[in-house]
Amino acid sequence: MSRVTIADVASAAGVSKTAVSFAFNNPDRLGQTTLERVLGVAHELGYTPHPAARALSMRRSGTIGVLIPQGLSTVFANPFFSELIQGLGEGCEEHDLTLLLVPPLDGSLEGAIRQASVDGFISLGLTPDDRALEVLDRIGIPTVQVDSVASAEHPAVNVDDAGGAEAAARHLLGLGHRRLAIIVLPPARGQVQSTPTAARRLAGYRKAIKDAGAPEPRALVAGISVAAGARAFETLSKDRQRPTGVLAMSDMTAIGVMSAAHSAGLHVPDDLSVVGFDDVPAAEWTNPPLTTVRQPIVEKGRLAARMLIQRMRGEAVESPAPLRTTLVIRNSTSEPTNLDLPIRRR
Amino acid sequence: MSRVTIADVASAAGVSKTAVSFAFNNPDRLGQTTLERVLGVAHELGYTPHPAARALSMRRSGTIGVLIPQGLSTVFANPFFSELIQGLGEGCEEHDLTLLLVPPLDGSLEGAIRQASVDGFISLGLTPDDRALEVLDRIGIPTVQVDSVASAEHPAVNVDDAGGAEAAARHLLGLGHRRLAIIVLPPARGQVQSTPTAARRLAGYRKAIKDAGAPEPRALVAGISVAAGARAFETLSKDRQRPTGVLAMSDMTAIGVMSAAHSAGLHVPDDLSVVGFDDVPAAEWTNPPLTTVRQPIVEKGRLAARMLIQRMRGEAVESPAPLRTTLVIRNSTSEPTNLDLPIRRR
DNA sequence: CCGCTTTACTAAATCGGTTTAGCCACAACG
DNA sequence: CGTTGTGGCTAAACCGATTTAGTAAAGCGG
Repeated sequence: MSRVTIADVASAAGVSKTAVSFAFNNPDRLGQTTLERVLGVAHELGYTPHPAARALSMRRSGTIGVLIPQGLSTVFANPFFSELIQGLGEGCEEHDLTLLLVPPLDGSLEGAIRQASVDGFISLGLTPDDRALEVLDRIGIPTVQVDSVASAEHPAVNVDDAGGAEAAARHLLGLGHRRLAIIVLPPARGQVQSTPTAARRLAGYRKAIKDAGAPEPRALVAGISVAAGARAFETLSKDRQRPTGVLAMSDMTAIGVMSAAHSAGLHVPDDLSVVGFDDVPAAEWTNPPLTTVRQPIVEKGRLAARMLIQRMRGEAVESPAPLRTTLVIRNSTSEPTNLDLPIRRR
Repeated sequence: MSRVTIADVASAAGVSKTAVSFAFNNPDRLGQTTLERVLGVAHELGYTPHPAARALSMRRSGTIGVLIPQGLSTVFANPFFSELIQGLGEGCEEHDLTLLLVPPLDGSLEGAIRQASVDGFISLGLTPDDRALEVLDRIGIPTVQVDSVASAEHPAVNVDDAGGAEAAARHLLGLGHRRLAIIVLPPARGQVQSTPTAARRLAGYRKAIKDAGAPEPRALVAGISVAAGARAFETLSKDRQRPTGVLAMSDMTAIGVMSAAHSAGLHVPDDLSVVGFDDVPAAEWTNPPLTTVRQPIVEKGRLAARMLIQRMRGEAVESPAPLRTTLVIRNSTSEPTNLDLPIRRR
């Protein structure tokens, strides 16, 4: 009771394998009667071409891989990623491509890349010297990067991280804040170096702060999760001089900060202003609604997918200009007050 | 400059293809010196086995497919799905499997199933008579269902939808609500019949309402999104007698209801109680925090993945008992007040 | 009726691996 | 010395499709 192959259909219909293949992929090359007979027999037997055999023979698998920087459970805890997948999905579905999620295989993406039977890759947040990139072009699979550094061989789609970050910091400074803390995105698996995205955002924050002549901000690294954001708040609140404003590089982290601040008896934004980054949908419903930097995540994904598809067709593609980011002011930021309010547990 | 194949490595190292294959998959069968030479040459040439060829030959691709009921952009707008993927991912990563997302191909899952080169499928929310199931066992790919109806051939992992729904309704009734509205999940692609999940939850709500002797609830179908929830509220608010409590089958929809209610000048929970379903992470941070029915989504995914992996090994698996659901009471529900308050726009 | 083009189909090569069966040289054993 | 292993390697079959090159028959103009 094994699988029905093309040979089974061929012999059942009294024709060659070629004829069966033609019936599906090149029907014009068969006569009316034969075509119908073959198709009939195939249907009756429940024949389905073996995808791997097809992929081997046609040199295309009809799927594109998404190189994700960490385990699925880490990455999908951030709605940012869901939105990106939505965009990638839109691009793919236009061309009947499926999406393969490729997380690192015991810590290494290179191994995982080899395993994957795909026609192209979307990579996320890779530093330019990541060894995964070498493997990719050694194998010769077209790749489009997201949130990385564009290069001739590896086009990338990015957003204006620096500009967004600068606007966020300027907003806080403009409200009168001087003691700021920055919560930095963690570096990628096994790396020390921060991701290109984190570096650009940090530069943006710093520029605004320097321009305003405000004191050097406290910067600390925290994971992208509500829990990590809460821990970051705990650390900050132990400082001699608690910051009055927090610039978080991720909405999830910002939400964690707000939640921990709330538990500590602080009021956001009166006692602490918080601004996030990404503008995930949830940012709109939090209490208070989160001031954050919007980036067009879905569009970013869609664009990346389309670029990759072009590349897979052999067409050249150029990295587009960084997509616009905009500051969305909601209610988690205000003028600093109660500057020296001690933290009271309630 | 095409791909390096096993034959290239073989001739460069002066051995047979078999030897090269052994070097990677069966190193014991080669002598020390040969082994090292082959491995060395392979590395030098940057050899990587072709995944499709490997899959064809070994009859396994190392990936499992997730049969998703709608387009990626629809499905991933619901955090429920992200969480499920987290669970599936945990199960997969334990065995170095990757995850292929398989959305319907122009409306039909059957076509998409054939395309996919996978060793097993996880299906979501299929009705027992869905034609996709026929295709699946005709091809003979092991499948585990999620949120469906278990059968001998197609084991399923489910949660206690009815119990959770009943608890939700009882909660509202216990607070004194009598005029309830139910927001039902939409049926799957192209179907009229509601999904098994929706049917079970509806039954649970109805049972509680009937037991309490409360009047027949208003039931209306709405998509799983904040926007759809908001539209549902608009519809409800046009009724002669606005409901005092809303039972939504999805947190996203519930959030939409709350948000629209807020815009209409109603206070949740004083003017309208809302209870959701799923307990996605965002439910905790909404304003007010959402009362909802928690189901162990990540665990559900993890369990489904593990069951599938067992099945792929040829072991028999039984459908487990439905996973427990628990009512999580937060602040979106209270005793009904202001019963006849007109809706004022503000 | 001849030569030439179409039409309808097939045999065999190909994609790039894994695996089975077996060969050969050498050592151990009786 | 003959037999029997055994370690180390290879030739060839196989996985299941697509595709190239080609053949036989039919059609057709002259």
